[in-house]
Amino acid sequence: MPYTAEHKAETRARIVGSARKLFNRRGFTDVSIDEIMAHAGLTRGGFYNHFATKDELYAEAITLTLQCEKMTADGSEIDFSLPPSRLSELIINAYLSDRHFQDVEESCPLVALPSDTARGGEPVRQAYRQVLEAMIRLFERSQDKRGDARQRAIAMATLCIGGMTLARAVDDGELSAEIRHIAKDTALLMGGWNAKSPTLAAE
Amino acid sequence: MPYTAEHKAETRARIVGSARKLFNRRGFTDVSIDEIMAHAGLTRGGFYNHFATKDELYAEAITLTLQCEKMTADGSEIDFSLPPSRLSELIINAYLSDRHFQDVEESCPLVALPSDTARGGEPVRQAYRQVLEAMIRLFERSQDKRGDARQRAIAMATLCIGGMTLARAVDDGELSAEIRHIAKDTALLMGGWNAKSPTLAAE
DNA sequence: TGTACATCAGTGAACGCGCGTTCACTGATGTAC
DNA sequence: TGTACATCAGTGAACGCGCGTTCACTGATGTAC
Repeated sequence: MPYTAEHKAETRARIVGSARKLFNRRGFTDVSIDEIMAHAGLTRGGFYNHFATKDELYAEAITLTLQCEKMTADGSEIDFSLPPSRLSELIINAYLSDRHFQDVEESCPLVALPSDTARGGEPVRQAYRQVLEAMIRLFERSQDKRGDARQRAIAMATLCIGGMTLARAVDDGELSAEIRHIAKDTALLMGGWNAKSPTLAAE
Repeated sequence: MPYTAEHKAETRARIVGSARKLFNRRGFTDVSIDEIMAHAGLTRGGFYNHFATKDELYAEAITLTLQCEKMTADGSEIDFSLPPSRLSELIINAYLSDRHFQDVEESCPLVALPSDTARGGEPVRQAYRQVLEAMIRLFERSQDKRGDARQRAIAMATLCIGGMTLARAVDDGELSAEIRHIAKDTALLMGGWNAKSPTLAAE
């Protein structure tokens, strides 16, 4: 057998990685197969040795991120062996950080591709759900000693993803920072951590 | 002068209205000018009597919605002369309703086009910000007698838009409904109204 | 009131271009002997 | 260990197609007389 199975798997992974970055920046339909392959250091035709159609790539590009999200707000790696509560607090801070806001290519696809996904086929939306559920479960684990943990976890995820999505869509840097700041404080407060602006709580 | 100025303005408005519906459903780049014009009962070439380029249309399609959002959860018209608190409560319920979830064409563009907007030019993002700011101001007015009203208004808007965005992206109807339900209760609770699940509040 | 005219909203064929996909090929590689 | 071979990952020209935009035109309309 010429070329090892690993060789092919590596090339495939390189294509998906390139696609992920380009999709994050410009969405599914605006990125051509030519561009993806060139970014991966390959040419047009080889794409079809790995995927039957362009659509097949969408779901994989989203799922890939599950293995990639490991950066904190200051750029260091997140330690996933931390206790759930400390871990969730860290992730909320990282998610709504300047770093995540600016680094579109390495962005969480839940933020970069929500409306694209809503218009996509079943596999893409399934992949989106799986990534979202992983996030919710992680937050849920941090809440196990308190009242309805899942409800709070979902609200926290909505604030993280929704806050960053709005921050990215808006043309005003100040408003953008304000939204992220408030989403972060609200999510932290809701999870039982201390936020900078405790006046937020409903009175 | 052949044709009245009103005639031209009406045609233009019809084009923007068609564009808005099609954009809501399929995003900016997937919708062709041919389709927009055909939907408005016109032909290709006439487009350039009204707009210099396709991009010019994006911002207008988003801004148009400011005049269109007037439906409650049960399909009746919202009465904008209601006191701010009652009005905001009504809008939160309408925003996260089944009706708004299903009616993609008439959807709020803040939900239908966030990632498309983030990738768009300055005019689109400005229009997006203006619609968002109108929503925030409306919520803010409902909070005027209580602590930091603007912070709560932004958190409420984030829950409304973020919740609906996630609900639309996910392939599981149950999870989708759960997210909308929780986003709604959290936003209502945060604004000081009664929600169905008061256990949500941070303890 | 009736008519001739100038205007310009709307038409539809045509343009150049880049897309997703196909296909005949090439040449680097692991294996059999 | 050395070589001949079969495999198949990767190449790049070519395809049909639909896009955004242009342009010469047409014909419905408001106005001047």
